Amino acid sequence: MVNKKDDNQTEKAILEAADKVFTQKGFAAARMEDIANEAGINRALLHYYFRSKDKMFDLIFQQRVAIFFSGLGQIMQSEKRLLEKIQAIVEHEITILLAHPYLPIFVLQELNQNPQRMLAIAENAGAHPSLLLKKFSVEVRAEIKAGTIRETDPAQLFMSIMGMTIYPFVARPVVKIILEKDDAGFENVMRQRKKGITDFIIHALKP
Amino acid sequence: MVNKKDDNQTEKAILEAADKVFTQKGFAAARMEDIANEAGINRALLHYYFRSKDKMFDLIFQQRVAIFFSGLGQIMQSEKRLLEKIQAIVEHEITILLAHPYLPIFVLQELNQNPQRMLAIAENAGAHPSLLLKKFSVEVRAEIKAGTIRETDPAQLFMSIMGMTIYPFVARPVVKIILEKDDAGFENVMRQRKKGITDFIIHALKP
DNA sequence: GTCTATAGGGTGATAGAC
DNA sequence: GTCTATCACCCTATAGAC
Repeated sequence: MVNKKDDNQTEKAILEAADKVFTQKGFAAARMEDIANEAGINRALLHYYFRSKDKMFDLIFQQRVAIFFSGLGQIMQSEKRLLEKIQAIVEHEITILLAHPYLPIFVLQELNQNPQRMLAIAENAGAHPSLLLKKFSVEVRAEIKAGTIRETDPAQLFMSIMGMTIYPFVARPVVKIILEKDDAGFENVMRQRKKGITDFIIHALKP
Repeated sequence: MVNKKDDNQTEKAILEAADKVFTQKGFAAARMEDIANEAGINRALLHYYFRSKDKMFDLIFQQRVAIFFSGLGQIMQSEKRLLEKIQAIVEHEITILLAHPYLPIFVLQELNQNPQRMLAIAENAGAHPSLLLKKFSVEVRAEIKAGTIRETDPAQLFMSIMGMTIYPFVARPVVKIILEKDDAGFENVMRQRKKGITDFIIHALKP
């Protein structure tokens, strides 16, 4: 009520700063001072707002995971036909990843170091992650039966889609050097890739 | 000459321990004490052998990157026909990754945080990494011209191969939960995947 | 709410005995 | 070569003034 500054504004600045620092450096390498500097405030204030580094990290991490998985879940459960669904997944993921370059490496690194976190997140989401594949698998098998695509293991297909889409972002520094691109060039290649991947998969599935 | 222990043996134990700890936790989260415990020796001895944490890390990291890229380079430059080359790449990578589960996420994470390291490695390797794709691109274009495969961008194809092959290992904790597998089950799926990916690509490239 | 100062604990590195 | 002890620094977290 009688704050010197709108506290919401400070809190938002901190969250943005924490996001940036944690995402780029990971939990262990991130310093509270980095975050404070990035937010343009004092270290002590971070603790005033979020109590501890751990609590702050958990918050950010949950948010990031949500971005990483949220849209995907919706598309997977949607009523699109298989090939359109695949196209939607690819386009959605690449769009997200272009906007959040460090997102996948950050999430995957922390999950690898702390796999049980994945279970916690799964429970938070309300549904078991294995459901993600259930509907998709049924659809794949239906298309196979109908003869519109060739015999394919749904799980293997799903991994391929994700790998083709996400991996270049995870391996971004390597890709940039091998393809001799700067950031702008890299992003261009990824935009082209939206259509490229979809075509590739459609041909691979053709009976 | 008058050592209490064969120093080679201790050095080896330290390197193995350092490898394990750095690879699992990353540089920032790794503690010298973790490595000492893992090697069954004292912290001070680490410094006696390798002077500093940084030097030790650099050593391990170089080795790991070599494993990650070495065989790949040879296959890429070999005289196999395109489709056999692709098959060889997939099988080689998956074999390596089954033996070194944490390898890709470790290397890619550290490279993301320190992209200039990639340039240093490139120079060390003697050849510019962009050469990796040169021969491959020529071969792809030749096959297209010969009509044996359909119009395809070589760089995009290469990223797809790498993504399909490496990504599941990077996302291992996620994959395990979505597919409801334990470690043994995951590894089985990956072994099947060797053939699965190759088939997938062959069909995708069919004119 | 925001700052300065500082407590309290951990970590990399070195000195020195054996 | 290997150990124990210790230094010097860094980092999270809190106390207390404003």
